[in-house]
Parts: sequence; structure tokens; C-alpha cells
Amino acid sequence: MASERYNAPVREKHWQKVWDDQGTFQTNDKSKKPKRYQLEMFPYPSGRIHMGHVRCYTLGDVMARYKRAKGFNVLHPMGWDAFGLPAENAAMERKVHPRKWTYENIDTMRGQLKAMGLSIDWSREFATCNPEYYQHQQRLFLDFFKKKLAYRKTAKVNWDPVENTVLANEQVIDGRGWRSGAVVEQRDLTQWFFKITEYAEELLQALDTLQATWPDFVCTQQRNWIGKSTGANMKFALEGGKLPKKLQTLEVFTTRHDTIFGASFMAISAEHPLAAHLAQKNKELAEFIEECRKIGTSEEALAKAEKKGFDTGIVAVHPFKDGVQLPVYVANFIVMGYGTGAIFGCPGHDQRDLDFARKYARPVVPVVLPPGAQADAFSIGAEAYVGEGTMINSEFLNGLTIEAAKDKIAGLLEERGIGERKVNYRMRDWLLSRQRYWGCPIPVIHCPTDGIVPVPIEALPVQLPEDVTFDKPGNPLDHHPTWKHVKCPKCGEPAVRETDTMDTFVDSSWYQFRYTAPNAATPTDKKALKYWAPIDQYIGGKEHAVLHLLYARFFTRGMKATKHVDFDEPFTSMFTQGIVVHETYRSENGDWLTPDEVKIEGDGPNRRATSIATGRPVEIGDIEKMSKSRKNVVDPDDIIAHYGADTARLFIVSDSPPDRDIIWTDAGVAGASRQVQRISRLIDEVAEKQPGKLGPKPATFGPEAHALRRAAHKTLHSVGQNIEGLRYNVAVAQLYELTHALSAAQSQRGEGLDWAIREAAEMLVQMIGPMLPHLAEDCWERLGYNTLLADQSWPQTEPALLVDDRITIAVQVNGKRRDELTIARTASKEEIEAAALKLETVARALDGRSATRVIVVPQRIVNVVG
RNA sequence: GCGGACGUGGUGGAAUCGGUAGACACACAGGACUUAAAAUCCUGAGGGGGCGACCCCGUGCGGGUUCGAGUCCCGCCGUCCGCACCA
Repeated sequence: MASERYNAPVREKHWQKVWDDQGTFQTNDKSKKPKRYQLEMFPYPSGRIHMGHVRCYTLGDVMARYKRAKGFNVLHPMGWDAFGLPAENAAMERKVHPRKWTYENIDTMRGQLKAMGLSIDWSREFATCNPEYYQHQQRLFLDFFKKKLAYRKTAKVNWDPVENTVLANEQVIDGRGWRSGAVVEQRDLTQWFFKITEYAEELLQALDTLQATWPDFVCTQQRNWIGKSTGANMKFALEGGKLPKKLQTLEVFTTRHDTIFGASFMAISAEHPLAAHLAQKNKELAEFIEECRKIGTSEEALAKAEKKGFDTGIVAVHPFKDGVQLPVYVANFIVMGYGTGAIFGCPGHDQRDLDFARKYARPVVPVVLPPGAQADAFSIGAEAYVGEGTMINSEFLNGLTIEAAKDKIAGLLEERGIGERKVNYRMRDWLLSRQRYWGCPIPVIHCPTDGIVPVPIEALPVQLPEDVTFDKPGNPLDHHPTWKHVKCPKCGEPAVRETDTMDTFVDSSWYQFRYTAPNAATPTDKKALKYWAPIDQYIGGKEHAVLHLLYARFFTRGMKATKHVDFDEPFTSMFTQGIVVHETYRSENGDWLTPDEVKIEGDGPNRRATSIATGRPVEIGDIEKMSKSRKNVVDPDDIIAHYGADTARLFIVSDSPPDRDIIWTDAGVAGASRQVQRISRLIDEVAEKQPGKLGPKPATFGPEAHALRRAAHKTLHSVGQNIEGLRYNVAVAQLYELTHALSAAQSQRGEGLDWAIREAAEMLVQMIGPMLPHLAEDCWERLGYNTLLADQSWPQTEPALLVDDRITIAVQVNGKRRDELTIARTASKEEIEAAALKLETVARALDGRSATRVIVVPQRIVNVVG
């Protein structure tokens, strides 16, 4: 039996059934062990799992299994982010109901995930499209509504013309819909919003704490997105035309109120009410505004567009300098959505203002003097001065620092009632309405007399109707003949349901808590949450750095305000995994080919690809993220069926650090498969020579046995640390080293060596458990155990074996390595120095000079300087 | 433009504190086994020089700090990511 190949696909099915039958991974809520909540972002049930899923869930599963072995009570659940547009597209294209399509996909993908051998507690599984789930989401929405965290307003919204729905700001990337890629249009609509801005400051502040356990780039991106700027609002009186009272003052936001004496013009957005008012009687202005609007849609064009202004003839009165009037321009670079949609221009200290001032011949007066510069010799050329300095040309501010000047102006503004200190955020409220069918209905009713009436909690869930059609554009819920017509819960008169559904990001903003009590009658269960929450480690894709992770952070705060949770941050530590990439292949006529349609020969510069079907040459293209459009995909099912899940898992965790992109290659998979066989063979050899369990430990060990034991225990120690730190690739390398040491020991003889080999083999099996769970289980059985490896605790190290009696340290002469020295670990500095100086290699390198200085770092290095 | 991350052999990568650079693996070359192949095992290998013990160079480039720098500091170059007329 020793040389038989390990039949992974067969054995893996066996072990999966055993785990399933025994309920090995069912989580016990009543355990006394310390808890560990390990979570990976749940998948959208698009049809089949892809390698990105395999990577994400493997990374999480290694940690979950490791923590389990380390004595933690682990919660490692799985579910489905099941609402969303693709289901409706399938309904339109294939005449299949979104529900049917979704649940069928879930069945397929659940089977695929189970074939990966994940240590998931499947009893907690749910899909967000289950009414049992979304009824609680509707409850949360109503609680948010009561707290005014959900509200309705008319606003310019991003309209995705392909998805036929609105999008939140976060979902517009480079002016295009994040999913459809369609150029987004601006429309005025009344929509539901979550008041995420209420928590802007908190969400920002808490990042300082998260920084320690979250990736830097995620924190940075969230900071940028929140976009805090501290400044002041300032009101200017307007003159030079007949204006309605409301428009006689112009309020601007500035972060440089210190530079007010350098102001030389005002600029307002083309969408500013004042611009609209003036345009009524000014045809040229109206044309200018129209021109701005045309450019205004795409940010790309906006960035390239030349700065242009239109002098309205209106002037603003300088609030601190008598007799100074500042002309008011409508300008194409002022956005209405930020601040007040109006600025004062100080060309001396803002590049954009300077460009504008030069173009329209406005004065440029420096008001901040750089350190060391002479006031009378300092002027502004082509570049604005934005650095530190002291105030000049600024009357009562002269001589102050920028900060002191800001403070003084802000005080005066507040004293005179013409402004105040003001903090602005770039972040807008979260637009959650979607004009779609396959989403969670927003549980409110519009009554002609009572206005917006929440659906009573006992009437939840507001269920989606089954009988919908997708044959005309727009929202099927709106077209439905009866669904929306209801009686007002307040007055009983005819009313209509809200037909908007929620953004699917709402579904994924709180699912992490639902797993802790998936059957609770309320959205969360206090007791379960107290034990399990928050998530100890969350793993997912980089693309959610702002979207999902920011929403979930907000939602947790909203749930705290509505007493559903009692903490602020959902994810204690966050890990973003890299993507799976693969070469692309293109035939002569430009069609993409899948990897299995292509035959590769040669290597290096001689590497050639040909089409299997036609025999014609194929161009090997860039290495890109696996995608259906490029056809550079490898189906996990094929890999699992051919090599087994353990091989796929091993490939995923070897070589590439988990946060970097990983290049999927056939050669790499074959290599991983060889390692699986190698380990299997090695364990067979050990089990054959020494059948039965590990016997009693011998009293003494010879040098060979001692060396192997040291290697095994050291590996145990550092593999544990490397798994904890998600350096799985390093852990795998160390396991290979132990495998080599164990192989080599097989052909040696020595006192206690058989026992040491047995011990090392068992440790190896236990250490590969998190990564290669099926193989480990199989080997454990072969080693004579009838217990499950999955139930074994992580082996203990013998601390004495982690330190060597004698160690080898490098010997340098003038910083260059010349030799090495094996010496007692406890050797003193003097002993090391003496031993080093005795070395012939040292004397030769000194070349006749004498040592002037010897640096000794015990247990590390000795450096002779001479 | 601003912000962040990164840059190590043919390739993926390792080096946790400033202390033997290149662990481990892929690919490659040579060898063993075999009628042959597959599979497996063994050996070799950063670059250059020398018959050789050995010597020189080497972590994107240029400086610096240090007994000692892949690691720290300054200045460049390059790649990737995010944000971008944000007042």
C-alpha cells in the first residue's frame, strides 16, 4: 500500500461526509472556550464559484481551522448576498423568475463550496432574499427612520441608464456605474437616504484606532472619501443689481479665511441659485450656464476643461476692508455639491484662483510671506504660494501666523454674525432607493392624508410579490396591478406602498451580526451578540475598501443608536486579499480563448501557444484578473475534480502572500499536487515502518533524534506564528523544510530516532491540517488514530527544543562576512571575541592590521574592525 | 496634481528588532531508475574571476547615518492602486 497514489477526489468526499455526519463544524453557542468569529465576505450567487471565491474562503478556512485547533470556539458561517440586478437580467433574458434563478444558483454554489472542504457551520446559512432575513432589515429601516437616520429628500441623483435605477455616490466610479459601466446621468428625484453624514466625524476618528489592524490603504481611502476640511462660512453683502432679499448675501465656504485681504473676486457655481436668477434676464449668462452643464457630466472632461468665468456685474462687499468691491463671476470650476457652491478667490495663495485671476486680469496681492522672504521684494509669479508664513498686506492681521489669523477672522465673523467656523465633509448621505424588483422592499406607505406612514412592525415582512413581469422598462413593483395598493395603516383610506427597494449594500451591512443568531425573532439576539461580536477577522476583496466596509461601519453605529448592538465597529481586524490573475490568449482573428483551448510549448522567450482546435498560433497576452470577458478563467470544479480541493487550497496558500495578486498557472497547480502526494507517501512510509499510535517517549535521544525533534518543534512554533500573521506562504515553506528533514531522517539510525520520526510525522500531519484538511485527516487515520484530526488540539512545543545549545553566528571583518563560528549559545562576549580573533580567516582578512574594535552581539554576529 | 503601497535571481517569493541576502517553490540543466515514457529520487545553479583554498560585485538609481543597511534618513526613477477644479 505504501506506494499507492493518494486518490484525493475520492478521499475528500469521504472526509467531507464524515465531518458532515458528525456535525464537526457546528458551532456551540454554550461553549466555555474563548470565542473566535472568523468571517469572509459572503458571495453573490451569480451561478458558479470562481477562483476569487476559492482564494477568499481558503484564506479564511485556514485561520478558522487553526483557531479551532488552538482551543477557540470558532464561528465560521456562510450565506448569500442574494438580491441584485443580475437576477432580474436573467429573468428578462431567459424568462426565469429571479427567485428561482437565485436559489438554483445558491444550490449549485453551496455544493461547490462544500467540495472545498470548508469548516463552515452550514446550519447558520441564510440568503438575504429570504423574507425571514429581510423582514428584520425592514425592522431596522423603520427604527432608523424613527431616529431620522433614514429620510426622504429631493436631490440631484446619479441615474444609471443601463440599470434603470439610481446609484449612491460611492457607486459612481469615474462618472460611470460601478456595475454597469454606463455613463451616469444627473436627475432630480425624491429618494430615500441614510444619514451617514451624521457619523462622518466618528467614522473618521475611529479610523485612527482601526489603523492598527486594518490595511493602511483602506483607512486612507476611507479618510479621503469622508474628506474632512476645517474652515469657515463667510457671508458677503451683494450690490449692483436688483436682487430678491434671499439672494442679497452670498455665503462662501473657505479653509483659508486668513487670506481674506488677498481676495480679488468671487466665483459661484453655474448651478447656484444666484446664477439661475441672473440668467433669467441675461441670455449670454444663460448660454454660459448651459455650456458648463454640458461639460459637467463627466469628471474627466471637467478636469481638462479650461477655467472659465462669466462676470455677472454683481459685486460683493469686502467684509473687512472698506470700499473694496469684489466682482462676482459664474465659474465652471465651482461645484454646487461642495460647501455652499461659492468661493472668494485669493489668487496669491491658491493655484486655481491664480489661473483664473490672470485670465480675467484681477489683482494678485500676496498676503502670506514665506519665512525669510522680504515683504517688499515678494510677489507672486506663475505659482501661488501655499506654504507657511506670516501675514502681510492684511491690516490688523499683519505679523500673525496663518493659524492665528484664521482664528482671529473666525472670531470676528462670529462676533459680527456674518459667518462661523465650519467643518465640511466631502461625503454625502447614502442614497439607498433603487427602482428595482429584486431587492428588499422599503416598508413604508404613502397616504394622501397622512403622508409617509411606516408599515407597522407586526405587519412585516413586506414581501415581494411573486407574479411580476419584466417585459417593460422601469420598476416591476410599480407596474404590478395590485401589490402597491393598500389601505393606510393610520386612517384606513386607500394609499400606495413605496415601490423602491433597498440598495443591496444595505443587505450586506448587517448580515455579519445575523449569523450569531440566525433564527432570532428580532434582528439581533443580545446574548448571542455579546458572546460573538464583533468579528475578530474579516477577509475580502480590496474593491470594498470604501463601499461595503464604510456602509457596514455606518450601519453598526445606526444599529447602536437604535439599540440593536452595543458597539461601534463591526470588524476588529480586516484583511484584504489579492485577486487571482491568469494569462490571456487571443487567436489571430482577435477572439479570446480559454486556457484549456490553448496548448503551450517551450519556455522563456521560446514559449509559444497554439489553438488546440485549429492548430493556429495564439498570442499570449497580458496577465489579468480572471474574467469571463477575457476568458482567462479556470473553473474551480475542474481543478477539484482532477486534483482535489487540497491541491487547490495548497496552491492558493503557497508562494504568494495572501494580500498580493496570485498568478494561476497549470505548472503551479501540478506542483501543489506533487507536494500533496509527497506528504502522503512520506506518512505512508512512517506508518508502515511503525504501525499503531505514538508509543511512550524514550528517556534519552541520540544526536540524530535530537536534531529532528528540534526541527519539528521549531517548525511547529513558527508555523503557528506565520498562520496567525496570515503569512501562509512562509508557513508552507517551513512545512516543506520539515518534510525534507523527515525524509532524510528516514534513512538514518540513532537512539530514539524512530520515536522522533513518529512524533515529527504526527506534528506535520497536524500542521498541514488547516491547509490540507482532507489529506491530514487521511494521514491521521493511517497513523492509527480513530479520532478526527479536526477535533485534535494543536500540538504543544517543548520550549527546551526551541533553543539550541550551540549556535552558528556570522563573523564579519569590517562589515564583510568572512567566516562563521559555532559556539555555545550562552557564550559571553569575551569568549566570542576570543574565538573570532583566533580564526585564520579573520587574520587573513585583517591582512596584517590589528583589530581596533570588536563588536559582539551575542547569538547574532561578531564584527571585527581593523 | 495630491495621497497610499511597492521595487530582491529566469519566475513567485523569504529574510518578524539594522546583524550570514536569495529560505521554500516553480521553471531549467545534469544524473539515477526504466526497453521507453510517465511518475519518483538525487545533484547543480545570483553575476563575474581563479586549477584551487578563495576573491570581487550584487536587493531600481544617487547620496547619507552606522562597526554593520534589502531593512533607517535625504534626493531621484519606475510600477500599481485610490482621489482629483473640494474652495
